[in-house]
Amino acid sequence: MFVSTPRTEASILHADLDSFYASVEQRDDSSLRGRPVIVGGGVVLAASYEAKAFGIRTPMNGRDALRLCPQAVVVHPRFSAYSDASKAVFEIFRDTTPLVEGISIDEAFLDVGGLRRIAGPAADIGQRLRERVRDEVGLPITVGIASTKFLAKVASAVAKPDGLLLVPPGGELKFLHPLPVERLCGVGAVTARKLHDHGIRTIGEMADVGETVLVSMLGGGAGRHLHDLSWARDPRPVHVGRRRRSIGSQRALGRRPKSAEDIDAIVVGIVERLGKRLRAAHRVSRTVVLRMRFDDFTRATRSHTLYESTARNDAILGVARRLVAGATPMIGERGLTLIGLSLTNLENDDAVQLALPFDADANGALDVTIDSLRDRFGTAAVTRAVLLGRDQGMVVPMLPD
DNA sequence: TCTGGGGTCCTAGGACCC
DNA sequence: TCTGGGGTCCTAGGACCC
Repeated sequence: MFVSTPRTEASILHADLDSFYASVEQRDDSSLRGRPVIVGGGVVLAASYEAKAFGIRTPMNGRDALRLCPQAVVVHPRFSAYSDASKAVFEIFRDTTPLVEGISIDEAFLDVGGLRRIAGPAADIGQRLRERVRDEVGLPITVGIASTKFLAKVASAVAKPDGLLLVPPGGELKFLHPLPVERLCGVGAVTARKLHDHGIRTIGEMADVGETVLVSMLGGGAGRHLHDLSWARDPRPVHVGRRRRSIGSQRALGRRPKSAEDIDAIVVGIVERLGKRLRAAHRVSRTVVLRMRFDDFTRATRSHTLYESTARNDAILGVARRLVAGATPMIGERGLTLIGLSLTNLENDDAVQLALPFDADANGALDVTIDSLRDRFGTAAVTRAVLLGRDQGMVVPMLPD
């Protein structure tokens, strides 16, 4: 018999690898263990806990980091090693429960509700998970456990490093309200400053001011969301099988002025990289976004949406070049320091739908035929065509499936 | 001391449709 | 000729996350 889990049970785990990149480096090079390690070069991508003790944080400038801790060891990132370690850890996650929602390369939510009979209480499951990641992959990981996703995430942040913390059902507000507002997911520098300006520093104070005041300060969406979180209300379930919604790549250019040829060469390189990733993922994109950052750190985007989804480099490059050309006056005025492309409106490449405009002549004959579609896309590619009458809204199948 | 490279989600206005 | 509510899509910007 299936018994649904009561919502009051603490059955959501947030598992978060500690200083992930730096921990992989310390795992693979014993001479780095116990020492302050910085992964990155110009910018700190990750810092070991020994380095964090000196105040080093991501994404701090590398020179500043070394000023704080001159004896730190700087290691170049090895992204393939991190990707392999992540896959091994996620296998342990999925061996623990099928309900795994990956958040990033180093963290995930796990729903272990319903596993109590076969696997014991959530705290035991979390402890065994930590031991397995330590023994089988060689990495420290922190687990937060609570009745909701965001509380589990707050719990893991509080328990770091290499810890486990369970927020007992009924004890949510006692745990949450003394914490600073910055602990809430969704409160960054801008929102924190607005809250501070109103004398709000703890989550409890945020809860007390009420939804109306938060909405007036932060806008409808953010205000209501954060008010709910401050009262430990978070109905979002653990979501398995989320798909990526965009693929992007960008390059920082430094402050030296770039010629139009330099910029074009960089755009060509980015398009090649993105096209490869898109095709490897069997996705096609319909919208190309040009991202720019300028000397004064302002940003701008320009985008264009195609009629047909594509994974072809030449189609993407054509759009990208037009977007760059349109932005050239802005680039000239403000000095470009970063350029990137993002591909969104992604679809599977095996289920592309095309909308083609067509006309009928005086006799009612269409200027598009099945043969013309098959000539254009290949016989195997065209599996179904429908005729959409613009006014009638009628749908007439022209080809059987 | 000017700050990487990936992402997510939300808001808001305008065009356009019924 | 002007008016209305409701919807979708596109574009641009912004906040935030790891």
